[in-house]
Amino acid sequence: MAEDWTDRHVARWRDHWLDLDFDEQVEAAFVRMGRIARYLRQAKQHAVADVGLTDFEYDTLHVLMIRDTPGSASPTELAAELGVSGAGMTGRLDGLERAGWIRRIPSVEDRRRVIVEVTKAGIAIWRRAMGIRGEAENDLAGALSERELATLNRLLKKVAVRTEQRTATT
Amino acid sequence: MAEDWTDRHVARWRDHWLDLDFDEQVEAAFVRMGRIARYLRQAKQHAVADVGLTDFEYDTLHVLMIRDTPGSASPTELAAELGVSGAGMTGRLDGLERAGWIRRIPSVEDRRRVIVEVTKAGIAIWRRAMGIRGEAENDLAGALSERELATLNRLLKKVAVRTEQRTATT
DNA sequence: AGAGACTAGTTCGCTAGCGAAGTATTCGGC
DNA sequence: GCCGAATACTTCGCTAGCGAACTAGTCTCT
Repeated sequence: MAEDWTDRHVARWRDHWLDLDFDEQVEAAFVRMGRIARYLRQAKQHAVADVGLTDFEYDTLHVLMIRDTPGSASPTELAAELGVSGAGMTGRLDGLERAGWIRRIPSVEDRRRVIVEVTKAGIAIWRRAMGIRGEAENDLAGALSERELATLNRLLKKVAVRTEQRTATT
Repeated sequence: MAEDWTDRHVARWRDHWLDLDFDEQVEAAFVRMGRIARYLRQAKQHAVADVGLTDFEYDTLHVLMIRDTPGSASPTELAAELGVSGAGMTGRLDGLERAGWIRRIPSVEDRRRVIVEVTKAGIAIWRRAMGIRGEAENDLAGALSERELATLNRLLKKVAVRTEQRTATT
């Protein structure tokens, strides 16, 4: 196969790391993952923009819908699931509320809490975005056969499991 | 192998979205890549912080050093290689210059241009950061055998090549 | 029952980054 | 050789996000 950006990147690197403990295969694998992840992020951004959402608005609606209690959650739960800070979550919810896609309802049994609830309009726009989202993923995945995709997943899972171990023990 | 976060993510999605065109393998692969990339970004952040750099300062010094003309480039070239806007590049260079890691030198043959040049202090701190950077990558890669790593790379490259095709034709 | 610790969420001050507009310079067509 | 287009970089106004401080409410221990 012809070389890709990462091959060139590693070739350049090679001259500089002679004295250091670096493995070309390791470097290449992670650089490729980073670049693929970045490409998809941009593709998704363009896709959901077509229905009038930013990617982080889509993400927020998405985790709000895909949960054990769909369409309803506390800001803290959402922040944890999205990997943003509490302050960041407040900002996102402000925007979503202003746009009319969610509501904040004060909890009655614990008045410190707030219940975030998706509106009908929120569900509607999320569904529309869902329809077109993922096309870029399917397109990219088409570069691999079914078998290859399964293999890729098996290997990625091994690595992912280790990240989770490391995160847990910190 | 026990399930990871992504397995649970996909299982949840499955229950809610039986009606949509959604391939579990595809979704899982890209979710895992995203999570691994995120983990590494954070790990690198912590690593380079130990020598007193932010991750984007490190990245900037890095592309500045790893090039055909090491330690010297124009802001526009750097911006393109780093994937940031021209405005963003100006900001990064301001910070690096203030910290004393680079210098801006006006070009004499084309007075619109600026030559960014790394200082001795810049090279020194970059080298120090290089030493500890990559430990997290090697650690993660340890989850795979040599053979598995090579396979992973082969498959990732296929996908990466397609992202480059898509980017080129847009 | 009251003090102190804890928790949920928001506000505040700040940073990195973007796109668009602005400034200065060079190139290209006539 | 001059004028308009193109180029290189910076400035400006704005956004998303962070961590820390703050407010309000709940829990725990005596």
